[in-house]
Amino acid sequence: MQPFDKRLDSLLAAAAKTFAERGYHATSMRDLARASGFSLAGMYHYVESKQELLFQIQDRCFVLVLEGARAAVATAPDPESRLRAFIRHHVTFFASHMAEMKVLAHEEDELTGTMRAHVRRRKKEYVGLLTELLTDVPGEHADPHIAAYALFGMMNWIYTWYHPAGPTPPAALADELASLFLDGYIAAHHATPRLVATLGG
Amino acid sequence: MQPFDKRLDSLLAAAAKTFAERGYHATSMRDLARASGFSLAGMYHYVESKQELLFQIQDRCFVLVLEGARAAVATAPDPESRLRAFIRHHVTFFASHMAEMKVLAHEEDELTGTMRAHVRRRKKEYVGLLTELLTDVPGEHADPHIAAYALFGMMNWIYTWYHPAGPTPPAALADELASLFLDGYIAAHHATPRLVATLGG
DNA sequence: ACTTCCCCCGAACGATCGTTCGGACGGGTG
DNA sequence: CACCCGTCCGAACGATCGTTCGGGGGAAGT
Repeated sequence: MQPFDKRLDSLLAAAAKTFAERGYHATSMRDLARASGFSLAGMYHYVESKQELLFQIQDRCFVLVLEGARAAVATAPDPESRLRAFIRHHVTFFASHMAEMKVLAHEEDELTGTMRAHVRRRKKEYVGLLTELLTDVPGEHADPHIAAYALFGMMNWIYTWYHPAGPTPPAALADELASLFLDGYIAAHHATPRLVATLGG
Repeated sequence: MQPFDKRLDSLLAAAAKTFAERGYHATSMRDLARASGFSLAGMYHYVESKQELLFQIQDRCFVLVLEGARAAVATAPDPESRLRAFIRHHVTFFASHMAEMKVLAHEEDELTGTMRAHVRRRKKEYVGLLTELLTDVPGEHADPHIAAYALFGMMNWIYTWYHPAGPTPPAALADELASLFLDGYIAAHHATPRLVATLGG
């Protein structure tokens, strides 16, 4: 890897961390200079603007989740385990790239023009992948589009509360969320009591 | 209602709309003046700072959801229907107060000092209410804390994609999300095919 | 008529923003 | 040696930020 790319990577990593902590608009280029060790003007040797920093972070992160998700899904034999593999991958990837994924989820609408369109296209691809997986599951169930957004909400929301170093390791969280979505909070484990309670009410 | 409070309300409403559209930090006081019809300096007659605008929006909104949720839950006879009532209320309230709820969900960490602590307390109260409802549901199920955050994620994420005037009315969305969370995406409607597919794989 | 008080605003304040400019430094290359 | 080029930065640019200042207008009270 060329020294240029190495330096750019370290800049992007520092920027992602700072954007995640303080938010895109609340972070100044001077903050980023301080956090990255670059000088204020020095950063412009690697990037054209503050917005391009956000774009690079989001685009690179999207490429990684996308190819990771495709790889995770590829080995699964049936629709449900493909869905489970997608969820597992998304959550564990999120947990191991917290800063970048928070920036991806939380600063969605801050890009403009071509960069915005570019990231939108990637997002559409990723959402489309999940929607397909949901549609492929046999049986009559909730609207796949609503289900996809509900699932993404469940998974992406973790940046507001989850700490990978806390009591729940990422893999355990992934399994919990996968089961919660796939099996349901009540019905899967206690279908009968629920029905009784419903009929009794 | 005093004219002062009426004017303040219209300022807060315009501010909530603008914050929701452009984000808190990306919105200038001049933007708010333009959107509300006040003059730049005139707004400071009703509010001490830009941050207090955000605080008032968030605090008032939290008071409304909290008392609305308590009222919705109060009439339900059993734990599961209380939970369902909470979800229904949260989603329909969200849909009818999109701007304020987006600001509440998306600009969570922008307050500082006393205002931050104040809103945090309200949030803790609201999260605590849902956690209790989840804990009250009989049977062994997922960790209520994780389930609470997962459910909030599912519900709060709607500000990123849902349009109340679109094909899915708020009440229908509320029911879809409630069923999705309570009954599960697969197991509740198709427990057997799911088991077969899993065993077959 | 005079005072009071709330409501309101044009204009300006100092600070900070993203970005740019002109040049310094150092290691190849001729 | 001179020359170039990738790397880097101190200092400054104009713009815009949140906020404040000093005062005007108009209704109410006396």
